[in-house]
Amino acid sequence: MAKGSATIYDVAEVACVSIATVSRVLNDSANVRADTRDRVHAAIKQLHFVPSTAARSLSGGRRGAIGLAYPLDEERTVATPSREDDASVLYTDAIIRGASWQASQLGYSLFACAVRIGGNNDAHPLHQLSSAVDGIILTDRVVNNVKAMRIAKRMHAVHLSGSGSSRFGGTIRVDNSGGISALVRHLADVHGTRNFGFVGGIPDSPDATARFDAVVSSVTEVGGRLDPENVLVGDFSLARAEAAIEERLRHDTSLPDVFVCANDQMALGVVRVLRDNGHHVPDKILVTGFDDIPVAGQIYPTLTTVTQPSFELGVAAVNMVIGLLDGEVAVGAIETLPTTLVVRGSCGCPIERSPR
Amino acid sequence: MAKGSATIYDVAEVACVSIATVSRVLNDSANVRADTRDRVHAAIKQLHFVPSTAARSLSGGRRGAIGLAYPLDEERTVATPSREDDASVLYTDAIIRGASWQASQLGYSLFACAVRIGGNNDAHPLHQLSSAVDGIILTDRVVNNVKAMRIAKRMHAVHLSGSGSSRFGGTIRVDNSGGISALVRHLADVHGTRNFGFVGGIPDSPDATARFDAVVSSVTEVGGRLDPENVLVGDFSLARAEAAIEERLRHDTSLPDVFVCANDQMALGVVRVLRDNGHHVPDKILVTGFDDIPVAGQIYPTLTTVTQPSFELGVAAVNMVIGLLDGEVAVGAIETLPTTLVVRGSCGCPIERSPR
DNA sequence: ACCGTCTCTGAAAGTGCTTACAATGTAAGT
DNA sequence: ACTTACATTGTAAGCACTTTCAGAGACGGT
Repeated sequence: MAKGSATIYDVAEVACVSIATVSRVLNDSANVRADTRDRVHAAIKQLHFVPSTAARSLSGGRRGAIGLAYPLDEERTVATPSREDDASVLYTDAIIRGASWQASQLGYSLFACAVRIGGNNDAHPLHQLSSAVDGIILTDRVVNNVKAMRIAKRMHAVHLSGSGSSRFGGTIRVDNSGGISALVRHLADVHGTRNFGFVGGIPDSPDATARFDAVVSSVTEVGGRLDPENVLVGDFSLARAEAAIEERLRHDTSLPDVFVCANDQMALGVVRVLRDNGHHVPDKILVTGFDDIPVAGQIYPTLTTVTQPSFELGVAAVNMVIGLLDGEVAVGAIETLPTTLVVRGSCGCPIERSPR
Repeated sequence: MAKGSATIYDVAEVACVSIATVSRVLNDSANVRADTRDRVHAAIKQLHFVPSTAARSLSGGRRGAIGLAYPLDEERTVATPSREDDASVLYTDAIIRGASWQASQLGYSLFACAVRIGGNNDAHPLHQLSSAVDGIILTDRVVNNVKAMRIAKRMHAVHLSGSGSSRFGGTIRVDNSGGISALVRHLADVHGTRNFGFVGGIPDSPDATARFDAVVSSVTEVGGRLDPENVLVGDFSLARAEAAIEERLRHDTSLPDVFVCANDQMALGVVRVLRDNGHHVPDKILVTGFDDIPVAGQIYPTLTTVTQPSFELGVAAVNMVIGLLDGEVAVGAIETLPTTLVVRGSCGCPIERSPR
């Protein structure tokens, strides 16, 4: 904050009390006589006083804010922000909105900050953020950052991660496995699918690996098969998924009955490439996604996918951080949020309403 | 930041210098002998020292972070986050990404914070944010907030606003008028449109008013008309736009040749309602949007719209804030970013590629 | 009237950093 | 050799809070 704002001294002077009393009013409000408190409040109002977060946090008090770190998209340049590849962004965005909303409800502010996950030689933003907030939420891939771990050791943190947990802070995960399992069972039971294919995400993403593992075990469970040549490697982006499926099509081996994709974005690409090559979805082959991004219900065919409670993920994360802060949640807590199967057209089910 | 981190005193001790010298190394690096500097750097590395932002900002130094405040969606509840109404969110998100990206390039961190715009009795988040950063970016509707103005008076701020400028800080606007003008001219010249309709946004949004004004003047310019009964009032949301157009359809007066919508989201709703009522777009009537959200190119008919350089808006805003900070940009500066007409199917032009 | 107990309030010591000011060392000029 | 200017480093005073510790009233019990 720039110069000019009133300080606690000004308030103290106007209210004819000491700065200690003002501080008490600002915080606990405990052990301050009612009329004194009123006088202080009046002075605060009169001076438009707002305590300096900097000073407050220096001296150990609460900052009243919680931080949320998400990965910065390094590739995106100013010139060519690829408009189509916004899937993970949308997902992150929903989390941020949920977190902001809940933080606001609870009287906290939520600072969202994008951090580079690659070159972690300094990772300044993470430090900046951490010193401006009381607790921090680390999304998915940020969790694997070395610096992030160092910070998590130092302050209350909750990890938003598809798998694994942390000895530091709390963990909130999404039931990837349950969603995939429901999806695979639906495919097997309703559509008689046996020969499965999979398009995976970035290996360093906990969500990606969790989904892959879930596919493997679910397919086994329903007595289906997942041949190695039908396990494609993507990176959650539409472009890479298209490349991967195109590559796969060059082999003359027969295609699986379905390509389960680790996210919707890749599913979009897979559908397009398959169709462009004469494999109509869902007539010839099925495709499913994960995430239920907004477009999923609006394209043709509408995408069968799994809804992630991304908004709720943000809400839960904020609750957990504050719980940690207040000592109401034990360090090491884990919470799993449910996922829901969303049956639409791309798995071969009839489409009830035409896409816009 | 929690306890346990090394302080400047620790570094000073290890490097056998005074804290003042460490501070100099941390900042200017001016007037410090080379070998001393090296010694300090070594100590810093050894101790994993990271200066406390709180202390640093308390003593008047730079925080190395800039803030971005955007409106918090109050209506969105945990239970029903309406997935379709993400237009303004997407727009804001793109700005945030641009700002984050540029801030990162310039060695700054970008804290994005959602603030309630309604009940501004306290508007805490804005204060929290402002005291954690060196400069602040206020998006569109936040600009009209009383508290925001008070803050803008106190610290470097840049306003992202469709119209108007501020005596405090700088302003970056988007050429709404140019985009609308190009759009209207295209409609008039290529499609012979004369009878225009308009679906507007929230009145308190500078962008909304700027677009409306632009439509009025452009229509006049091309010799068209904009009858009062064809000027509908929306709030940038799909739902309200649908309600508005449904209401309009109840009147038996003939419809205009086109409905120019103040954003894409509303255009989607208008297209749907029109089609559901037998007015096929673009055969019977035309519809255009504004913003070019990702879905715009993927629905049927693909939406003719105007691209806002939202990513660049964020970039420019960060540049301006930092310029303000460094004294390289004069207070009161205004920068206008261009918009681009994106011609697609909903204005009656042939669609080159089938939507996905 | 006196003492012990509370309740409320103030003085003062941090909190980690920046920066003006003072002090030292060093090199150049006479 | 001796001053003088300058480069480098150290000292200490903030910055705006929180919080501990102790002091000052207030109040009932004896």
